[in-house]
Amino acid sequence: MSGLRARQKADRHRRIIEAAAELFRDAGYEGAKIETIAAQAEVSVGTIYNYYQNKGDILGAIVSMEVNEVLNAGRGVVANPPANVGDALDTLLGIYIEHSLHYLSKEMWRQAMAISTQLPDSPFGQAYSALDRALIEQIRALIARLQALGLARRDIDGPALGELIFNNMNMMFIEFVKREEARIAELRAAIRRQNRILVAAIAA
Amino acid sequence: MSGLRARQKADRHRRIIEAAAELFRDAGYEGAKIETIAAQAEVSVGTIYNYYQNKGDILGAIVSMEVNEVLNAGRGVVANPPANVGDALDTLLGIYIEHSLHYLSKEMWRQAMAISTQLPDSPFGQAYSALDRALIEQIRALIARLQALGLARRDIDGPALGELIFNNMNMMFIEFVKREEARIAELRAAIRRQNRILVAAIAA
DNA sequence: TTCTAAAATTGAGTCAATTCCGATTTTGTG
DNA sequence: CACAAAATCGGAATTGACTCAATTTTAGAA
Repeated sequence: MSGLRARQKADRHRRIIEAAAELFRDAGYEGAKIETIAAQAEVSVGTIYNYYQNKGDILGAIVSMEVNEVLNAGRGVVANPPANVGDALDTLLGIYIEHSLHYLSKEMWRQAMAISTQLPDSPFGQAYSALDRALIEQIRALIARLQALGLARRDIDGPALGELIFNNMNMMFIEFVKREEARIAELRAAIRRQNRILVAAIAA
Repeated sequence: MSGLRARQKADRHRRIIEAAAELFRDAGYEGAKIETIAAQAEVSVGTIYNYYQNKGDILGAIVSMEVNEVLNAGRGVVANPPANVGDALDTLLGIYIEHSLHYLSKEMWRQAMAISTQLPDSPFGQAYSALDRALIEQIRALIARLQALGLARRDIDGPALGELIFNNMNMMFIEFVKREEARIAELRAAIRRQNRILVAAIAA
């Protein structure tokens, strides 16, 4: 049960995702009709629904790939962080933010975020929550690393701090994707300014 | 132009909101069909769309009322804050959180948040952003007040801190409404724990 | 009171996601 | 090669939000 059939399955998954990603970008999420995605992926509408529960899950698959890339990129920073708390945070969060619009338009992010809060129990909703948790864990890992290196105070509540930093960044990012004219540089500057308060409190 | 016609208009608005609020609660947002809302409000479907651009805006009107009440309740705390930073924050944020489920179910919050990120330029999207900003301003006002009273350090970046605190609370609240089984007491405890880091850094 | 233009209401029709399902094709296996 | 299981196909049916041309109601002037 894992020869040709599995390969074709993977292939159809890929074709659907690629077609959808292109159409979401060009026509927007709402503008991309399932029928069009099916045609471009050379499968039938029914097949798409055989692979994904609903339109949102297709977007979800695309978003997941993106976030996983970001998580990967972040590993390097955690392993080898810059030698002070402020730069370390800025570098890690910078990676998250700079990568964010590589494959996904702001509109796609808006839709993805909306769906994940609208249907937290759908496959995508759960996956999205898991990704958020993974990002929080990575920030926490960075903090732990900085503490271990003697760059951050040891008596700070690391887990709480990690979540706090993530939550703030995430909310700033949400506002960022809501305003089409917002610029990445300004987003990063605003977050840096906020984190400065924390950095002052925790730098060893 | 402000006699019968205006009265009827206000009356229809009220009837639509009341019908929608009841149905949203009973049947959920998706479960409440526009047709049913129209029937219960004794107007036609077309009329509803004459009053609100889309289904989300109806929910938006209900949410706005709720948040405005919360803002009002918060004014008292800002005017007369508890005598230390930690309690002051806990009291204000506590008001926000405790009020939050008075009229709105978690599901309604999820939908409202989803819509506000999905359609940031719709009437409701804009209104929701304005409400968020108002909440941020209120937290900032509290911080300024604490600084004026000599309870918080004056050299802290108040505006950035206010936004940071709001963003963290808001994201925690989003996660809270995403999990039906999450309890308010736990939410407040988690936020208190996070804010403790900040409190330690800014208390005079 | 009567008449007219503007404002509002109406509800049948449109559109797209999603579901259904029988017919057909493809794949794994003895 | 043949058969059973698994998947695909495609198109019809359903559903519910939203639109729009026709109709009704209201304000205010004569």
